[in-house]
Amino acid sequence: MTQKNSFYLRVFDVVRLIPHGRVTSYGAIAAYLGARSSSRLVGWAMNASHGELPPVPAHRVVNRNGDLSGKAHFSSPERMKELLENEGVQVVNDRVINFDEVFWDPVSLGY
DNA sequence: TGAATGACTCGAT
DNA sequence: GATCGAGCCATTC
Repeated sequence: MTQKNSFYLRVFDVVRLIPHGRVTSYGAIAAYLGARSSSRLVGWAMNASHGELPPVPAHRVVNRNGDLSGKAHFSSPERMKELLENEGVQVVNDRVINFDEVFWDPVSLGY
């Protein structure tokens, strides 16, 4: 099964770098890894992040539209929204309304 | 080995 | 402005 030694670890690392109360997009992570075209792999990696330690804040990862696309994959769809709101991220209709303000781009920040 | 999948993104209509 | 289709890449069956 997963050889947890590849892309996944890299994705997990970046996601764990997301500051508290911030969110990022799959494309941003993929771009940071130098694989902007592999945005789908980021989502795939998230699928494998379940049960990872330390826990991967996948709830801080949303799609380009700021939509909680992965909420369905959480223990409960509401869990993702709860976690985000708990961190100060305003989520309405499963969407980050202030996405521009809480968006965290590792590439732009020079990570 | 080949084919299928996926929590995405971009471009075109 | 919204909707549809194609591309892309790593992992899995």
